[in-house]
Amino acid sequence: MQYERLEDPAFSATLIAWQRQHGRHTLPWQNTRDAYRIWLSEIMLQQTQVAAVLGYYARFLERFPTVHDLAAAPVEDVMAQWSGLGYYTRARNLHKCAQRVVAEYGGVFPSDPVLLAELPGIGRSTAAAIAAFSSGTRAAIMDGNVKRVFARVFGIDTYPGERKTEEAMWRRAEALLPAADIEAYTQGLMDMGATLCTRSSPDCTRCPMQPRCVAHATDRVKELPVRKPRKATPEKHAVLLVVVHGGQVLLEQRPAAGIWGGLLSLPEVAGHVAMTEDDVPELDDEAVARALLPLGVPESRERLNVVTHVFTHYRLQIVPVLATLAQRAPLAADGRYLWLDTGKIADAALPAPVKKLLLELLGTDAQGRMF
DNA sequence: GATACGTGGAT
DNA sequence: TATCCAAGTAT
Repeated sequence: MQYERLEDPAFSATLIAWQRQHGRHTLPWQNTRDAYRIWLSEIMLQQTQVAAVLGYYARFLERFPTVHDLAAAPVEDVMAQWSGLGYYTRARNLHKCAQRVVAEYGGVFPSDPVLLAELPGIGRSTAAAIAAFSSGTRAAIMDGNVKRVFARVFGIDTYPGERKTEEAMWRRAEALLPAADIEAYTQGLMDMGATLCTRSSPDCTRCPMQPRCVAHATDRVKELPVRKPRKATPEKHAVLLVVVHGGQVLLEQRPAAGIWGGLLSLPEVAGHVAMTEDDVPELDDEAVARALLPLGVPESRERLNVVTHVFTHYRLQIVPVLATLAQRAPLAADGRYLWLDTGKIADAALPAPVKKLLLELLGTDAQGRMF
């Protein structure tokens, strides 16, 4: 193991000065020490860009102004507010975390990052960010921005996903922490990565780190950080039932584990989806009939156009089947199913592609007319 | 350590 | 159109 000199006071001093003059200062979760608001923003921003979060953040705070409001709310309401933002485990952990902060800390978030990291949904980096912004605690973050900036400035040309590389980056992040002004420093790392040292076409001419940047000096800015080796994304298929009756649509609660965990969705026809020679999903009429049987007396059914939804790790082909009922059967007692007024689709805890499909199919405007 | 987990924007 | 990946965490 080679001994490296990781400390470098000029790095933080440069970054802090740049942040004060050129960084972001008016984001809705800035200019406060309210740990609840900071925590909420940090969870929403995990693997999610600022622009996608802004609207959700405002609506969420309006619905749940304090950690007590959030802790006391039904988890279904939390999921509905989160609908469309993705990574839904975050929403369930957010709710659990609020309940623990109320129960264990009287509604006051701890300032110690070690304690914060013991709470659900808060890892080492998020704990450090919350502690830094809410109480000025000296702690290091390690997100995509930091990894990209470090990889370029220090010329780290091994994949950041490797344990050794990540550990080295954490050591560097700890060593570079300033003695004071941790808020401006932490925000500066994020701002640099988000506005200057971006993935593609970084603005090196305005970068305060340019004189010290190894990637720039060696003309490797485009090569760093080293890309994740990615495999071809597999394809999956699902037949989803759009069962309508009397101005309502039938929804099914998804299990907590797996994709869209804890959300409402359309009932799925169990079993493998066969493919035609042209790679088009084929409908198994018998399986559809079997799935509809316990739901009521069928009136009509119609196969709708395939909807393709792309996830990070696979591609999902949805075959929607619109079915009308002449009469609906009583719902199973386990509470897994529910009938939703078609006018309430927009506010329901649905996955993005399902909500989009239903709004296009059954959505109504303010006058109650069908689109 | 590898994998699962969403969605939308950029290229 | 296809691919990458963004304020990561949990298992």
